[in-house]
Amino acid sequence: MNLPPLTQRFVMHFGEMGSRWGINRTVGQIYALLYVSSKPLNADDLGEALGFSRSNVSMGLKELQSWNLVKLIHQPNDRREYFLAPDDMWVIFRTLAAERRKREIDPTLSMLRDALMEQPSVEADIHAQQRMKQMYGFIEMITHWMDDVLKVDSAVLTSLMQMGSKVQKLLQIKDKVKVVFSGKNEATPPKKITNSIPE
Amino acid sequence: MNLPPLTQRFVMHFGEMGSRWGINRTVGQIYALLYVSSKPLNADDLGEALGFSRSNVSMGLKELQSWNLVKLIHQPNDRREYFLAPDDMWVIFRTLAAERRKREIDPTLSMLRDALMEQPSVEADIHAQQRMKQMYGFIEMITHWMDDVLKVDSAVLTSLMQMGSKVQKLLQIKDKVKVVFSGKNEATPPKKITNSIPE
DNA sequence: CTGTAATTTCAGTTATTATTGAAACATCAA
DNA sequence: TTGATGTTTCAATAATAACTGAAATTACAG
Repeated sequence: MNLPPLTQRFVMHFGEMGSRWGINRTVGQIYALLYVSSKPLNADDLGEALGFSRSNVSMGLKELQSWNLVKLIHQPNDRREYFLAPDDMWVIFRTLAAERRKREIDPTLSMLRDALMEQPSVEADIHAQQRMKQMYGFIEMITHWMDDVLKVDSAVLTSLMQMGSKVQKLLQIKDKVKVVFSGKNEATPPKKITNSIPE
Repeated sequence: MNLPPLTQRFVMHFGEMGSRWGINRTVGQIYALLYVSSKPLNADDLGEALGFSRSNVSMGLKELQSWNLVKLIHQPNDRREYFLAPDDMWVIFRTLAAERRKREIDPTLSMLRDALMEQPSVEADIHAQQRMKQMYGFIEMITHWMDDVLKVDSAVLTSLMQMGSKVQKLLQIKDKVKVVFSGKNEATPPKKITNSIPE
């Protein structure tokens, strides 16, 4: 591997970090390198820069593509495939969240749903089913909320995040507060907004 | 393994799911079983129920303890150690988030901070540093926000989540909205609340 | 078509991680 | 103390996952 110092540290870090995730070193390093690179890279670039075999890079890229984490592009007069990572972290985050949801949350919800349909046959399973019900409700709640958060676009994100802590305070005093409209041509009628703070 | 049907499905699922995480089958299954169990279990119970060797269970429990995911308790007149999973999913979620943050986010932030202090020596590193700066800012924002969300207690959670989607709408119309107090003995003075919606 | 460049697949190998049994260690009642 | 019970450690082994090079496949210019 022959990379400039800062890039190298970054790449190494994500290689190691990968294993704490389900992701392997190769994939972590490839993605890290694509992320910091100022130009699209092809499989040979990656293999050479990181010291991986061509086939290993190919598999890593395939994996990244299955996660929708890289974009494949072509250069004029060049048959090779070049890869690019999105430059907006919020986009990356969203993609990751969506994929993890599909691979981890959805199957779990589906398993839980099935289990909740069954009639428990023994005492232990009655309790277990109760716990599964709680888990199901929790995951549903979190994912729906996450869906909402992920809909937000990059620009709105910052204010939304900064609001985070304050939302709680806002909620705590909600019954002492009346929301009043002073604007003229608001898109959403007042009633709806008032309802958006649940009782 | 000799478990009632629903429990078994649940346990198996988390065993397999575990490997998509960084967690291994043993740990996943142990935790799943503790979660659905109506009473605390000791290492022998777990080993027998799941068909793992005693030492394997011991290691799994050690792992779970290092994640603060289980509580160790003692029964009267019994020297053995019993384990229990919290019954509140929100507590579990918070614990997981806190640990992952410590193990994954913090080291990454620290690596990025270091890299941002350096003077890039080549063109490529100048760009790379720029990207790292963006990543750093993003992670900081997300984690601070997450901190705030995680502070919320279980009871408030539901309303907060339901609000989720609406928060965005609320934000979009924030400059058309005036927050007015109708309560009498509010703990927080009006000014503060108005400030809680950032410009 | 044909030949070449690019990419993917895959069987074999290497490296890593999980699991076990035996032994060491710890705890505590008598 | 001692011995019985419970827990952890650790070296050896088993199981998984990562990685490679060679061969197969694909894409496309001429």
